[in-house]
Order: sequence, then C-alpha cells, then structure tokens
Amino acid sequence: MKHDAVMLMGRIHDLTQKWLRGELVAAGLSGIVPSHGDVLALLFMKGEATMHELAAFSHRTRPTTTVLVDKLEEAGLVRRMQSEDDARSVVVVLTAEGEALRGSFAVISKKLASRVYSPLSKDEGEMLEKLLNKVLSNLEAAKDAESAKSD
Amino acid sequence: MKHDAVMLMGRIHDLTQKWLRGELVAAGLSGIVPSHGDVLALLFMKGEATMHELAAFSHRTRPTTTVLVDKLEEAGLVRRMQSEDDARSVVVVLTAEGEALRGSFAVISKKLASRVYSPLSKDEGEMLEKLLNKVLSNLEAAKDAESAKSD
DNA sequence: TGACAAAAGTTAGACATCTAACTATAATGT
DNA sequence: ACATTATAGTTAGATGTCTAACTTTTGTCA
Repeated sequence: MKHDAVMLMGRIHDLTQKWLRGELVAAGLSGIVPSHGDVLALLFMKGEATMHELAAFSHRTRPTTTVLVDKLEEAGLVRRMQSEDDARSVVVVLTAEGEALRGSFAVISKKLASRVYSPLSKDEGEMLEKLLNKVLSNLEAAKDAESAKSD
Repeated sequence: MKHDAVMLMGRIHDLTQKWLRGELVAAGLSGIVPSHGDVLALLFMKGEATMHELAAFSHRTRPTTTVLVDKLEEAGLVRRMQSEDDARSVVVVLTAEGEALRGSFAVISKKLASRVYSPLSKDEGEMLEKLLNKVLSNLEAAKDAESAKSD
C-alpha cells in the first residue's frame, strides 16, 4: 500500500477538468468552465434555482456563484429574476439559448464518464464508487465533528 | 452505477486540500500551501532539484513553480543557486530552516493518509489504489494519444 | 563554424476561487 | 412591536494557477 490515493485523485481531477475545458471550447462555449457546467446542470434538472441552491449544488461559495451566474448571464444562457416569495432571493432560470445546450452537456457528460470508466469492468466501477463514497462520507463526518468542536 | 466517480474525487480532493491548508497554518506555516509541500517533498527526498524537476514532480507549470519557490525563498526555507553544469539552470536547495520542517511534514502526511484510509480495510485500501491507478493510466494514455494526433 | 531550433527560467496578464465585509430583507424572542 | 439575529446576495481584495511571450544558454546540423 503506497498511501498515495490522494495524489492519484488529485491527478485524475486535474486531468478530467482540463479535458472538460477542452470539450467546452470545442462545443463553442469558450469562457464557460466546468463550474458553469455544474450551475447549468442543476437548472437542467430543476428548471430554476436560487443563488443559494446553486452554490450548494456546485460546492462553491456564494460569491463564486455570483461571478459564475454573472458570466452565464452575459453569455445569454440564464436570466436572474426576483423571487416572489422572498425579496432577498434571486431566482435563476435558463433562457432559450441555455436550454438549447442541454443536449451538448449530456453528450459531454457521457463522454467524460466513458473516459474514466472505460478501463474498469462493471464490478470494478461499482467497487470504485463504493470506496470513494466511504472515503468521502468519512471525511465529511470528520469535518463536521471538527467544526462542531469549535462552538 | 451512478457514474459519479469524478464528482466524488473532486469533492475528496477539495476537502483534503482544505484540511491540509488548515494543518499547515496550525504548524505555524501560514502562507505555505499544499503545492509548496510538493516542492519541499522532492527536496526532502533528493536534497536539491532544478526548477524543471520541481515543476514536473509537483505537476505544476514552470511559471507556477517560479512563484512557489519565490515564496519558499522569502520564507527562508530554500535557496536558489546557479547550476555548475548548465548556466540556464537554477538549483534549489533546502536551508537549515527548511530541513527542520522535515519532521512536521512527515507527521502531516501520515495524518492525511490515516484520514483518508481510516474507513477502509487493508484490502479495500489496496483495491482503491489499484483502481485509481488503472483510471489514471488510462487518462494519461488517452491524453498522450490526443496530443500526438495534433502533430 | 555559424545559423537556427530547443530548453531553462522568468515576467506579464488573465481567470477561478476564496474570505471578509457590506446591504437588504426576513425571522425571532421578549 | 421592536430590537436583535440570521439569511440572501453582492462587492472588494487576495491568492494560486494558467498561457503566452521574452531572455539567455545549449544543442544541432549543414
């Protein structure tokens, strides 16, 4: 056991992010980065979302999400609207142009999965997901325990 | 199979990096980030290294490595020297203060490994490394094939 | 041997992300 | 009911990283 799983995951993460950027450029979406993809992904699923929801889903901070949505809005892919329930909230929705990208994103997403899973058998793929989930749950639990300690 | 291994690895990567930053601050090394740790790690192993070697080892670009070494030099942990073999090359070496950190880094590195591997059995840990190596090798091969294509 | 290509390193400029601080609105508790 | 606290979002400033362009030295080959 080399205890190098963290390094391996870091490398894989770097390579997949870099590949994704290339795919987005190839799809004519220059200026759009993987994080924008996360924002769009939630909108494809839910139709609309608040900034808060987008931040939570994409695992970015709210300031970062502000910038991400700014860019998507400039690119004409989403629109900000006032919430009717809560005057503090902003609701983000897809424009027609944004909606039109649903297919391209599905294709890229499939290509990404195939790229990563292709060297693995079905059993190995499932095993990998299981192990990663175990590790992640444990890290999140440890983090929660530590932040609770400082109360 | 949810095909979410990439997302899981991204999350794990984020959490471990964040935890590492906290550990470095706790060790009195504010301003030192994980990438600096990679640079120091090679110096702990080899004693000295060129900028080029440090960049390759830490998987960062040479400009980034310049900045990393600038900071380590300001912090008094390393020193730049002219290479005797090649007038273009810079050789980076540890100072006494840098050498003194060897122990702290070993401790943090052990803590990190234990943090990640603790929810896994020995077999599971080995399996995880095996699967990650398979995925990474495949991604690197694909990348090489694609960059060769554009010749 | 002399021109041209390759390599080592740095500098400059751009970008995604973060934390801290701020504004505005909603919720709570006495 | 009003003061306090919490929440939604943005702005400002800092940081780590990248690509592109530049300088200097080394290697190549005709």
